[in-house]
Amino acid sequence: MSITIKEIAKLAQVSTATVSMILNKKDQCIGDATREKVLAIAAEHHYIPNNAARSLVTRKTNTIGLIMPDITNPFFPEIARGAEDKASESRYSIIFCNTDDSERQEEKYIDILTEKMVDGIIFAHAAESEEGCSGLNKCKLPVILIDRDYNNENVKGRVVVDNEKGSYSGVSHLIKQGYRKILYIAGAIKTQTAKDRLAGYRRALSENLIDYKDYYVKSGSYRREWGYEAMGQFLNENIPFDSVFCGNDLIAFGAIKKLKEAGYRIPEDIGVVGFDDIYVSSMMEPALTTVKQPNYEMGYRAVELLIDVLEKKNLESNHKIVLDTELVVRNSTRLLK
Amino acid sequence: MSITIKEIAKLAQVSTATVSMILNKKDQCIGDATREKVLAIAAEHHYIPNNAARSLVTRKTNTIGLIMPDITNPFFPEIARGAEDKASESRYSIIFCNTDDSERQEEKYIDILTEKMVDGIIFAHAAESEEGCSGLNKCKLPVILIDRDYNNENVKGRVVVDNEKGSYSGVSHLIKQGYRKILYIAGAIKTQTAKDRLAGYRRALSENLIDYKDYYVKSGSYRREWGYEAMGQFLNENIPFDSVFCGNDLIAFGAIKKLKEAGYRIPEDIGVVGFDDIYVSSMMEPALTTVKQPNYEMGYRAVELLIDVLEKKNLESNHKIVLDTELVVRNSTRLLK
DNA sequence: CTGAAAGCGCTTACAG
DNA sequence: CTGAAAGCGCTTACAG
Repeated sequence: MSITIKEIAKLAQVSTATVSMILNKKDQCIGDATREKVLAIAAEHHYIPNNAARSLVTRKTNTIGLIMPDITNPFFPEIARGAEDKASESRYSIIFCNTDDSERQEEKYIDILTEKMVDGIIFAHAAESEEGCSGLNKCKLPVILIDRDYNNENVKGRVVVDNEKGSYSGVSHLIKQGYRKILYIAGAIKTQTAKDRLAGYRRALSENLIDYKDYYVKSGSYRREWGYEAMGQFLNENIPFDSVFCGNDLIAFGAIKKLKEAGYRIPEDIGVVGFDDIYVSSMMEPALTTVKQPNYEMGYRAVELLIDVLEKKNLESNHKIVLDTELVVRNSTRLLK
Repeated sequence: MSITIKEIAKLAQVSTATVSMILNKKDQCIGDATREKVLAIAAEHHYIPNNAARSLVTRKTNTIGLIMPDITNPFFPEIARGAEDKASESRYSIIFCNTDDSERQEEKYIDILTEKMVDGIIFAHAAESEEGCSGLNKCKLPVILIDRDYNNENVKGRVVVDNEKGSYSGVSHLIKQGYRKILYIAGAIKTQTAKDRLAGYRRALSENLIDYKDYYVKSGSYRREWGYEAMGQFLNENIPFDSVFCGNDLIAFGAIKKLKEAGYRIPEDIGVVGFDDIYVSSMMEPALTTVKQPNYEMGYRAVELLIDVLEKKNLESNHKIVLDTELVVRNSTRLLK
């Protein structure tokens, strides 16, 4: 146990109110002599404030909850790091929670974070469904949504990625390189994210006067296995193609695996573009061009926005920050036609 | 704001003490009628306890700090997940902190966690040096060290990996496959981890009557660039070899890159074994056999041990848990000689 | 079996 | 410029 404010007050022969004010820098109106004496005593005894006591009266904990599906999914560490960096800069801490996409877990963590009196929550609701998140509806805390947009009245802000534009830029890149028959292996299809990415794909095609064909598109899940399987289906169906746009990098890895097994070279024979740019992309598949999601920034900006909402007491806020993707072109040895 | 204990007491016409006891299940001696009435009211008003108030008197927050170098380093998410899973099972939360191997950051976070009154700290001090961690010396909180062993009186336990045995098993595997001239590209050399891994390498050699040669071993850092560079040096020096044991997987990736550039096939020509088994190993380099560190388990066991220390008030504890590695053999197509 | 009371360490009007 | 006092919501001896 560290020394308390009361003990400092006794040593300095002042009241606890004075000590409190000095320690909190609300001391415009306090004599220099008093201030110095108090500060000296606090330093000497290595005073550490008791946040529980402070929180009890201020109703602030300087703690933020970060709810996400799974930190071991390589998609999330960057977000977590961005969030923690901004939090730490602003003297907040982050409590992190893994939900494994389970609504029950989400609810449970929202309850726990409420008990812990966190000041707000950064929430990555990554379930495939667009239905309501029941936990969110009950939640009394300010929430910033990340990555996936979602309608809910408790949400005070969102930080998302411009999926339509990202997808557009990836597909346009393929077209500029001379590819024309571009398959699309999507992950989910019902979510807004998936719809936006598909829209970008279509816009790139149409602006380049390429017809959109239904049978060039397959949707499944954001997993490597799906990329592998979907690619296999396309090959079986003998659909002519010269390139593949994938809903995320994992799908791309699966597709590339299948393509390589079938004897294709990447990208000399077949151009492949993924989405997300998870950590392994550059190490694992130097041929994979990727539409990179700014995940670090997403975490960072989300915390920034939350703190803004908290400190301005701007509880009616409903900001939406849309981040741009970046096209990371790797080893595209194919020449322009 | 949720309802308070006082309001429940008023509604139920009992004292707050009674309500508190019932809610905390310290109610062996309380009448069923009273209990049911209180519980019903609490449920009806969706009572959520205020942890700050509780912590103030119990001096417990049910929160644990996790200090590690960097969650975006693929080594750490598994640890973090294991820790969070165990914490969550036992109704604890985890505050996570990234230090970037900086002692200043470590100290800063220890101070913050002390203010936040976490019950204890899981600490991955990953600096290369074996010198003191000044933050740890000042720290008043119980600390469990993970991954790297380290002497300090505030440490109440450690969860580490049997590096000597792991290294021994990896090198033995190479020998069993018929390789005899085994290079060793180490990361750091001064740390205990590095020394243990070297010791395991030597023991495997000696048990198989293979001479240890100084010039077969190079040490640098745990980075891909170092693996690439060291492999280049070995090639330049024209040292005869048939396999490489690497201090970690990243080094192995670098070494493999150089080997492939030099025209070798893995593992047909050259056997390579890494250490750690970071996430990408299996996806990226299917030829890479790895001594896998049980990182998830490390996080899990560390929190388990910490909670044990906390709840048994066993503050004199100095447990050391040594986890075994697991050899993950991938695509070892080389035949036994 | 239950209640009255003290107290955890702090902040915040308010009075002077 | 500073102090006395109330109170945040809870738990814990203690008394009955």
